[in-house]
Amino acid sequence: MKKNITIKDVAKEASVHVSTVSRALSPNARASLSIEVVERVRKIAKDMGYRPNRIASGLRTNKTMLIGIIIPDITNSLYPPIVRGVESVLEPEGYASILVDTDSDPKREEKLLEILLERGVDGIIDAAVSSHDLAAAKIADQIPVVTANRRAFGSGIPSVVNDDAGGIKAVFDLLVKNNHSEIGYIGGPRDLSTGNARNDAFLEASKIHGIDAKPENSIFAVKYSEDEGSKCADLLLERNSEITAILCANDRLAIGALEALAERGLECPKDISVTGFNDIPMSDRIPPGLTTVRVLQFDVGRISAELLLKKINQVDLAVPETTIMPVTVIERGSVSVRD
Amino acid sequence: MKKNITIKDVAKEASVHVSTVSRALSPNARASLSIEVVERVRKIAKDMGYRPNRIASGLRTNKTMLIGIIIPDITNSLYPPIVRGVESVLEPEGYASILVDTDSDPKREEKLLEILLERGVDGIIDAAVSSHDLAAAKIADQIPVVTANRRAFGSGIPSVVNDDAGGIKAVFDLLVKNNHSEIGYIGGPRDLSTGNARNDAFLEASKIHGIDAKPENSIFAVKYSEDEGSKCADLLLERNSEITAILCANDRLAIGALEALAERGLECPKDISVTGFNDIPMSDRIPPGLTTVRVLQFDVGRISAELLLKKINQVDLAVPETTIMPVTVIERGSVSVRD
DNA sequence: GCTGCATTCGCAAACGATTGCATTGAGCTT
DNA sequence: AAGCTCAATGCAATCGTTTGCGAATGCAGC
Repeated sequence: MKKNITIKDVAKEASVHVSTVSRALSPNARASLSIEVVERVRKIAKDMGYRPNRIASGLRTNKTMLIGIIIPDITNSLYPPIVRGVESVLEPEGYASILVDTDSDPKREEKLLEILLERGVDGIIDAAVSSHDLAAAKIADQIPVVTANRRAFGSGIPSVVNDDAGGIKAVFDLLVKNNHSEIGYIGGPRDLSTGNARNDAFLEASKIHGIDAKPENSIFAVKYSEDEGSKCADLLLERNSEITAILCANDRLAIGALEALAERGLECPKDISVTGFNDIPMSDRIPPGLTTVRVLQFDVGRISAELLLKKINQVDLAVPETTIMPVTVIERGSVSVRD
Repeated sequence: MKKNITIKDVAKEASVHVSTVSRALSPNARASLSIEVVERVRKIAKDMGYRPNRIASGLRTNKTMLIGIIIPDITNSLYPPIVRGVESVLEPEGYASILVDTDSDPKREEKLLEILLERGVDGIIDAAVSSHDLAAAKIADQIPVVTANRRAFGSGIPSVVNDDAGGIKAVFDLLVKNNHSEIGYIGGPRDLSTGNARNDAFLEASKIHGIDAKPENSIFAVKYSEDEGSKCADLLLERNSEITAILCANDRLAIGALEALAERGLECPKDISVTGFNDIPMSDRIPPGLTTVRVLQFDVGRISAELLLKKINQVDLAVPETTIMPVTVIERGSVSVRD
């Protein structure tokens, strides 16, 4: 493994000072050097296979051109698109990203934030915040932070989220339009802003449609998983067998609910309609095709990154505290019209 | 945004030299310092909220404690488990990882390798190599590299892969056991080691069972996608309508094939059986349940990382050039017994 | 009481790049 | 021709840590 070529080697070869090489290699070289020197140095550097050392540069400039991305779990198909969206704006700007998973453990999130700081990231995209996240709030006055997909209430951290409320209301509307009135609800975790927002929206939608949101028709999952969805659906049906539709705060809950229905010998959508949220991959291929709310995760990532860049480049620039991305209802087979 | 506390600040506070602080904070401090000083300095550092600057440390030691992970696309559910496997061994050792996506573009892979080198990663896990990857081979004699899931033939780069051949043979056996003899094959891309290995294995399995592997019964996808799977399945059935089973080199191809069958009014498994490879998430939930080969992607990542660590710590240590992970056939509904 | 050795710590030079300031020399003004 | 400006380049400090080397101290052995 051979030694790397440094700016010093190039300087010697070109018979100029290292500072001249440094300037010649910087993008705005012509501001201070003669065109001949710039071109000569650049050619020599290239021929020698010079590769800038970002570490050294980062130490001096206090900019690592690294950003941290914090997500709950990359194996959850909800997050990879966010990551790609972030990369789509950051990579062209010369940034690379350190990706870490919290496994939805606040303690881990705190530790990982610390690790990212040690590594001198220039900013952080946090898609794993809890609804009242102290750790993230504390970090946010040390370096630029933007939350994606979720928000941390009261933290002042800019967030880019989906229109959770709008999505829930839209599927609720759809169910009502199809003559459902006894609607069960499987809500999301209360310590997540998505859970919060969707749960509130369900209540509000009920009110708007003049439907009494009976307490026994709502149940809240402790996490977004298929298992939880099954359990909650079972409970819901035990409490009230008149339910004709189950509105779920998330696709995974919905898929679990679908499973629970099948085990009870109930058919979807003939006996009971089901809706989800997110439109995760394969939700179209799982019979009878999940009616759900499509979110623009790639764009959530993209816009988070754009905001972060702005904050990095101008620390005291005011950026929108909340950016809400539009959602669309995707109608598939899991909702039937009730007669 | 307040200034960071450095080793120098701690030194002043503790009235010792910076080198003493540095030593006191290193894990094997007691080798050179008195226990009293070590403890005093550590306490002061902690109280002051000292956070080591990994950048500076990296510059001096020429170790960034960063590793690069290269994958084709994080939104492809095959790769996140690899990433988690890698992290599971690297994070406890103090490493963080830079994740990049090639989008299966060799040019991008080459560029990304370069970027990782600039950033001084201590090693690279490459899960995006092509079967004859020149760029990766070139990088591999500059820093430690291990390929995961795929291999780069003739490169000498250690690889951790699944038992592609064994998996294909096992599903072939299963089909034969169920009395299938007219077996169609949708192969993987030839520029990928997985495609290569699986395609060869199909031929060999045919031979073993004394089945004539008719050329018209095999077709090779140019990439692993549902669309390709559909197209290939259509072609296969047009060429030979006697086919009773389609063995696919990958789950996504299989899912595409399933779709093509449905469009032709053919039922799986009643009319035609289908098998996949990888056991991706949801492959159990897509009717009729995909019979496939389960691979241990998490462990592929884990072992790749372990190998990489060994190479990083002892550059001239001999490590196995090829590590093959076991696979298991998962029988679900997509294969029927032929009578 | 002197030598020798070990322990504990400080000194200062790195690592590779960036950047404010000093220096040089050429061209221009008066 | 002296003085000036300005462009082009060199000089050296700096970022925060690590580490080889040497200095100082204490203690045991003779």
